[in-house]
Amino acid sequence: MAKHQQRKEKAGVQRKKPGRRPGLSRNKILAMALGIANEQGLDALTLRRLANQLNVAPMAIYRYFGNKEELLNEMFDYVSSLPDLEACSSENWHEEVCNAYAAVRENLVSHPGILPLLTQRYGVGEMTQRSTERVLQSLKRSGMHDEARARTNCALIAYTVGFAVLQSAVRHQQELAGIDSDEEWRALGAERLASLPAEDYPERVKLAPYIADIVSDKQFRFGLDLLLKNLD
Amino acid sequence: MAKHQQRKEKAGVQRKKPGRRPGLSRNKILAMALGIANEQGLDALTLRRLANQLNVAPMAIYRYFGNKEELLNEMFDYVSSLPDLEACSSENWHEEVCNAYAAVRENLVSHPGILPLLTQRYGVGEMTQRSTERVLQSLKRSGMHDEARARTNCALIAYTVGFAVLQSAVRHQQELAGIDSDEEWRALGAERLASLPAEDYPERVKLAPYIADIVSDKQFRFGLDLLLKNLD
DNA sequence: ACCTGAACACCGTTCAAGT
DNA sequence: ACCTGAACACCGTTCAAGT
Repeated sequence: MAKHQQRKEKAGVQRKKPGRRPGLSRNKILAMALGIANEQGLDALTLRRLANQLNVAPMAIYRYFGNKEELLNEMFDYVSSLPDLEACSSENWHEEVCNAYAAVRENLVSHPGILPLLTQRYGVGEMTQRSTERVLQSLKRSGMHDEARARTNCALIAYTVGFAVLQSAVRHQQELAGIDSDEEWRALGAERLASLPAEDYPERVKLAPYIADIVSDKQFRFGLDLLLKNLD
Repeated sequence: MAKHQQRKEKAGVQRKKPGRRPGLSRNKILAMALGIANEQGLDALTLRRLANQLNVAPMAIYRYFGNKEELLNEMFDYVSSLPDLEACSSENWHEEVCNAYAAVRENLVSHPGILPLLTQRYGVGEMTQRSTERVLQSLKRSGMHDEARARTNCALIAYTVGFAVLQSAVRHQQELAGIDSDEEWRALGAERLASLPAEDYPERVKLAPYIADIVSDKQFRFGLDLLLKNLD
């Protein structure tokens, strides 16, 4: 015994069978995969790199996931299940719906790695199953008729997904440019817009500061309010 | 001469210098790359496969694009420049804006291959430069004040992008399921929703047919109208 | 100027072993 | 049951040649 005693232990919790090496698990693999995808992008998520980070041979992963596709599906479903819409309650239904989609958006942008998966996977998982049910019930309090309620919610989903995609893209460009501060980035964008030829782009020049604010919290809320305004 | 005479000629147009082999060109590569990405998905777009389809060695492509990233950027910019917003004019500004975003959406969903690129690239290209200017001018006719006009347009962009992403995902799932007809797919979705446990998902069960209509033209227009309704 | 071919370090995945 | 190692067909890209 005491073979690999030097290996640093991450707090001596959770060993199922004493005396045995911790080994792998679906959760450990999933967590590491999400970490790589979110920090270095989905393209950087490689079974070989993943295995390397887990101190394991590449093939070990196949004991837990049939193939990479299955791992990606699991990642997508897991992230989709994260937003806690119970915590979004409010006496005001309008506020409750806004809170819910704010939570969904925050969840998406804080997991940029899985965003590309959105173009191929449609969430029967959780985000549009349990959550949608909850939001539809919030919307019921608005007194809207059935079809309008359902369609308004679908529009909210599209808007939120699109906003997250744009936000993720902007952030990526911002990182490429090496700019840390969001305000600085916004100011640069506004400047660039304002210095366009005014005869070709009069509107973009005039509205530069607002257009440059495209992925702020304020802008997100503005869109949500538009989609819900006709019910007030 | 007459070396490869058997090679089928695609109508004898466009040879620049007679007697010389057509050779490659940025446009030829771009067109083939877009074809592969849209028909088989972005993951299937491989420099080696692309070169193979062009009857050329993989390295030939590097004479025209510095690397794959540059090719992808070019593809993105090209597709972004496609929608013809001039053709969307209408005496009614509301109709004009709807036409414009309908064109943008149609363009996106008919180029599903470049959708994943949206999560990393932010269109300074054309879609949100020349087009945005035009739409902002249409919105000016609504009499809205500056900030509201700019923010409404940003919301329209997010909505349209998100809708295209959802539509592409749904189509992908539909293809996986091997179902050709959109109506059949919608009916299946509605059935699946309606057969959920009514005590857990009362709203989803009741609103099943509308929820299943999430990526139709009608639903898209519904969302556009919501975003523009407060101006009527 | 335009294209090729061999080579390198990577990738997902199969198969046959190890303990 | 759980993990490894070698091998295969692929990938993007570099470098040195060919015409």
